[in-house]
Amino acid sequence: MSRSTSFAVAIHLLVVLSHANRKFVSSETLAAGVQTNPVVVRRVLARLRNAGLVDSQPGVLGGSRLAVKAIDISLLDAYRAVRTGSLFSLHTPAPDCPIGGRIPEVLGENLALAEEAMEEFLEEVSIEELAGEILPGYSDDLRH
Amino acid sequence: MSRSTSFAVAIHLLVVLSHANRKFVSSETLAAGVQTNPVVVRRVLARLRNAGLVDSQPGVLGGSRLAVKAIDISLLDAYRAVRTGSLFSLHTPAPDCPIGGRIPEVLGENLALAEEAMEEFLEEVSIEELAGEILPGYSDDLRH
DNA sequence: TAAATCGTAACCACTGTAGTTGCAATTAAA
DNA sequence: TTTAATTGCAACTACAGTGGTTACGATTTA
Repeated sequence: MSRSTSFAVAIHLLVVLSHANRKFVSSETLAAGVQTNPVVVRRVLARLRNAGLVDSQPGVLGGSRLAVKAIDISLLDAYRAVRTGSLFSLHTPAPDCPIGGRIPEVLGENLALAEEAMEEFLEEVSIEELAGEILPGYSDDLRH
Repeated sequence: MSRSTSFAVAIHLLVVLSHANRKFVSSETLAAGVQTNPVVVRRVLARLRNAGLVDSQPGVLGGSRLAVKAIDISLLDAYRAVRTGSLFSLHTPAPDCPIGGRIPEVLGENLALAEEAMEEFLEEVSIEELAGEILPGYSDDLRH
């Protein structure tokens, strides 16, 4: 349903950065792991930067790094940073239909609650935790 | 994110049908309320039919009706009937990268759990309940 | 000054969605 | 038996979102 992989890419980037010990990692290095184009990576990084999760620096030895400790970044933080709309899309029914007229309100409410249930789960998982599941103990220097 | 409105349309159709007392409602009538094309409605109805939630009949006086009581249809039933993939999409990272190699497994697991949390919410809301919120007491004959 | 990197705009290709038309099959009514 | 209303489904189009790519000015270090 969600055709976009930005969320998965965002998580991937954050996990990699969490292993880089605040050293700047270039978008090219990151793109190699994500297996995509550096510009695509920078687009996702831009979102994460706007959300205050990473910071970046241009120039030789430039790149991006975590702006917040991995244990303080939840999957929900990443989700909110990159999401473009709500999980479910409503249609626009006939407003003069007795049912259609109230569908957006009632259904919208219920779907928002469903989305909230999902977000509450995401909130409980941190990048640190995820990184631990992925690579226990790994902390190489990925810089250049 | 989810560009498709099929789920919302499906709910709308089920709520309308729940007010029709097992009488057949034509896709044209349904399309008027949903404010779309009858073929679009029939496409969603086809999914609901495959899931055993409605049945249809061609010919004059034909149409669709609930195959199951509204109280026995959950939003999750409708969701599963029309969904085309999982809620989140994964990317395909470099398998030789120590992190990328395990991202699909670990992240996939976590996102599946997040999706489950949402589904558990949907499971608790029935079409009957939703119809009650939308139009308490309404049960006109919508047939032709 | 040169090289590496970022941020961002611009463009292209692919894909999924909704809308639309068309038609054979089915069913009820005249 | 014929006519009309309806379904199911295939095929086509238009539109929008996504990812990939190129390009270029700005920034920073060596």
